[in-house]
Amino acid sequence: MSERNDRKVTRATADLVAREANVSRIAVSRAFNPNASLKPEKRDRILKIARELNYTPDMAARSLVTRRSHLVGMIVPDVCSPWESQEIDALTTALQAEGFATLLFKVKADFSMDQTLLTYMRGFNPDSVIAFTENVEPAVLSGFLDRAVPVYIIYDDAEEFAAKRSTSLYDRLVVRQKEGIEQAVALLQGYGARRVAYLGGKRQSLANTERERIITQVLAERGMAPPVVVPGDYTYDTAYRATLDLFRVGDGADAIFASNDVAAFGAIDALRHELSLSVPGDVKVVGFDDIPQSHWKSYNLTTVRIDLADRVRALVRLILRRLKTPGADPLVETLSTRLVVRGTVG
Amino acid sequence: MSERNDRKVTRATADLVAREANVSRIAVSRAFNPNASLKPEKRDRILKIARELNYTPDMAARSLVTRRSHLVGMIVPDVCSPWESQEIDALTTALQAEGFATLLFKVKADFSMDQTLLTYMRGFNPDSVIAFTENVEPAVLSGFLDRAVPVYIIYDDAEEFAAKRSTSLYDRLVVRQKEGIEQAVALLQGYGARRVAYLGGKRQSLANTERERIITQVLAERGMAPPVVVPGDYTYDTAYRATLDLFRVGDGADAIFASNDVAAFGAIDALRHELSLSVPGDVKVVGFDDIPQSHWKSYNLTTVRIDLADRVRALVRLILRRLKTPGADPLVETLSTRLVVRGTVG
DNA sequence: TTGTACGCGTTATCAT
DNA sequence: ATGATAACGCGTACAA
Repeated sequence: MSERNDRKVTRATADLVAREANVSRIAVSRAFNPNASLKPEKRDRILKIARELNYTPDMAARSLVTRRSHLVGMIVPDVCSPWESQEIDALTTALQAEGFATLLFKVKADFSMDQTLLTYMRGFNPDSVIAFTENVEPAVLSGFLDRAVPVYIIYDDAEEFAAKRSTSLYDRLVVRQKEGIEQAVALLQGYGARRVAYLGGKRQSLANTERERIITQVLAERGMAPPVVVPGDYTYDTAYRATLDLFRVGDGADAIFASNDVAAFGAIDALRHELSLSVPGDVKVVGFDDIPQSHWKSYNLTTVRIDLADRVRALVRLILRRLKTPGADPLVETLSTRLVVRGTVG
Repeated sequence: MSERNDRKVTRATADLVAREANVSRIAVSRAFNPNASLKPEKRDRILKIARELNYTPDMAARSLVTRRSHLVGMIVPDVCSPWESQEIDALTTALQAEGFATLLFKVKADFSMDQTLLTYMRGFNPDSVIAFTENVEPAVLSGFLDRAVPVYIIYDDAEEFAAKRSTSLYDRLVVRQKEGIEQAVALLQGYGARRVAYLGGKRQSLANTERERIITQVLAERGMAPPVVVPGDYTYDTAYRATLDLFRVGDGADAIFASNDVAAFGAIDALRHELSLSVPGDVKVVGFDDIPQSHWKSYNLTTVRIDLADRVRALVRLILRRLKTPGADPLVETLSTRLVVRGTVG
């Protein structure tokens, strides 16, 4: 009964390898744990036989006793948005190299992070969780995910924000957007822009509200009028229509600061292909993120760059550190931004 | 000792819930299994207390006994390519609705699907595996993944192909590319194209070789010259450079059939912004996939569409069926393609 | 409907 | 360096 079962393919277990190699089951376990002490020659023999039998330790069984699932949960609203897909790609690569697998969860696009999902997710016991959606209360998330390390990506004014959301107890990544925004506004001003519009992203997005706040602040500091704020949602289509509205119903603008690159593309296409305006001749456009598409010749977008590699490195650093020393004090990683000048301003 | 441990947060277990609700641990288990028989009122009380205690059944422990991990592995070379990120998004959404979580694994871009990854992956015991990389031998994959259901996406001439790769033992999805390609070639011919170039994708990609083969075949059937084949790799930058080569070093073409939409964008930008040729005036361009970017006004690409929703539905169907009836005969799902006419031909 | 006993595959503990 | 034993948290057969 326990010797043979009728499943088509019977998965090799440590016991099978042990029997085949004439060692104890424990020795097999140790062979797969580099730290365990085992006579090298014995380990080699075991690993060889394991390979022949196509044996791999079962992570589920292992996690049951080690309390480490080697799973990292990622919560995303849209896998197919260029920025996020890039980030998922880079994170998955980096984590895979460290022995962690990516567990992907999708939340509804309206950012309603329902408890259902978190409960569901918790069943998998991820060692860590990366939340891209910035509108989750730390308390909610950490309450649900015992073993997990919530990592929050917040923007500027980190300390003030942390205090407000009582998030200072958690590891977090701070993106200093102001630097890049200042450079962008300076460039726009230098080329004579007077009436700047801000093409917003999703209302609930923290990145968006912070971008709007900082742009307003920087414009004021430079003696310029406050931005005309046009609502959007980070998508091409919405940006396209919003730009048409701005110029047909509204009073237009001589510069558009978009909340991300994709929205900038929508604005550019509306200006050029429907409003017959020239970019940057009639209207200057600046984006945010610097996704690969931004250097495509049809757009050649001037944009505020967030360095993806740096960002991913910082995140992985936070995760690994928290995993190694669970009791350590919360750590803050900081990331700066800078303007990448291409052809849509000037 | 087993009553209290010193971990900061102690995960609620079925035992704890049972104690709190004054029921047996088994009752808790049953409360979470809809099929199990349990007095409704009792179940409700248990579920309520479970919610209060923030309890979720541990999937790892559960999978150990049920032999179902509720994990679906996805193997991708590039998360950030538009088509794949779309597909990952849709699949994750669909699978999540069915109670499965997506486990993401990245393979090297050169398609070298190394056994290391598969071994690593097998440790997680995914219930099913979707391989986007089309160059994995079924035998290799199935040998490594006992519990998994390899799903292969192959193109046209399914039976011939199946026989050649001895893949007929597995579930598979067949994409009939010929229909869309025929429509595209007819359109090109109708608008006077005579010299058609095929801008290739990754050499190892099965989709690519099949596309080239079918285009050649269709051109012949319509009495047109064979295509000028230009090597590429599905990326914008390579397509851009390849197009420059084609017109500066080579003899040019009056129509370019790109292996995917992104490559088509690269070709269009090279033609318009560097070679000062008009699209579609001087050169007509057709893509493949119909990603969201294809309707962006700057490109407005005529392209062969593969319906993503249909494709994902078919894949999920295959997976769920195989999970429910492991012994069932291999099933073939078929998908057709059609031309979406926009502004780059004619 | 409910409870008992056991096993899933692995590692930790404590021996030797 | 190695081996025996006891967990880890859960589902299932079986009995009640």
